Amino acid sequence: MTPLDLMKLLADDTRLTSVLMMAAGPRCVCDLMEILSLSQPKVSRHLAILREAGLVRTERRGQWIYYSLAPDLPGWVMNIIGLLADTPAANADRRLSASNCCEPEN
Amino acid sequence: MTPLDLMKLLADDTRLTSVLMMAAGPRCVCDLMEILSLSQPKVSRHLAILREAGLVRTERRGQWIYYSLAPDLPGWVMNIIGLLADTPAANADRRLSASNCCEPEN
DNA sequence: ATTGAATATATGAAAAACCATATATATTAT
DNA sequence: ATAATATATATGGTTTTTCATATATTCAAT
Repeated sequence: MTPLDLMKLLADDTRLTSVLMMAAGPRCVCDLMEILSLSQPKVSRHLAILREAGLVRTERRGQWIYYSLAPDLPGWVMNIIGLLADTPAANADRRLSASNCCEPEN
Repeated sequence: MTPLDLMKLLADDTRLTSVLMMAAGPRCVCDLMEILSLSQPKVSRHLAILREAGLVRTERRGQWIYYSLAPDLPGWVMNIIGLLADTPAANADRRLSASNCCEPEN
């Protein structure tokens, strides 16, 4: 993963917001759909891009598929995600502090 | 400047590499053209995007126009640029350690 | 000082490439 | 069968690139 790759992945609101939400824990597609008010195929498509790039990983639990940040990301990637999540704009974004609907059993 | 804005600005090789070069000091357009092996209008276009977004500023010195990072950028922006510049991929990029052609007087 | 040529940079407009979205359909689990 | 998610295709829209041209500055000659 190069800096350019990461920038491209995060240069879209759906992907960026999803990643920042995942920084606080796993999310299922239905979480993201509802909180971001987006259609299911739209969310799914962007998650697929993140997954194919290795930035997130999926885990199936029953009928739900949970997305979370990949566990083996380089330090600088995690640091950048952390900085972005700490931004004034990110803190003001209601979507990022919403609770999930699918209640992941942590 | 929101996180999304910054990601979009840096999601292009010409812009990202130019910004990382500027992190080491001011550069003129001719520096960037030569080191990146890009056409003049292409470089100029991308620099204009960075300038209009307030990420970089220009300063004329004789016939050259020097571009550098804006002096009043938010901390998180500078931190992200710093992290990106410290990346293995960035360190391996020859272009980022090239010397300038326009010999800016320090 | 003024003219003219050369260099550095910017910009308008058209063409090409790319990305995001919607709709429809498929897959997987219960 | 139903709910959750994925994928395929087509389409529309934005972004990037290129070309041609314009503006500003320097330098040399007059």
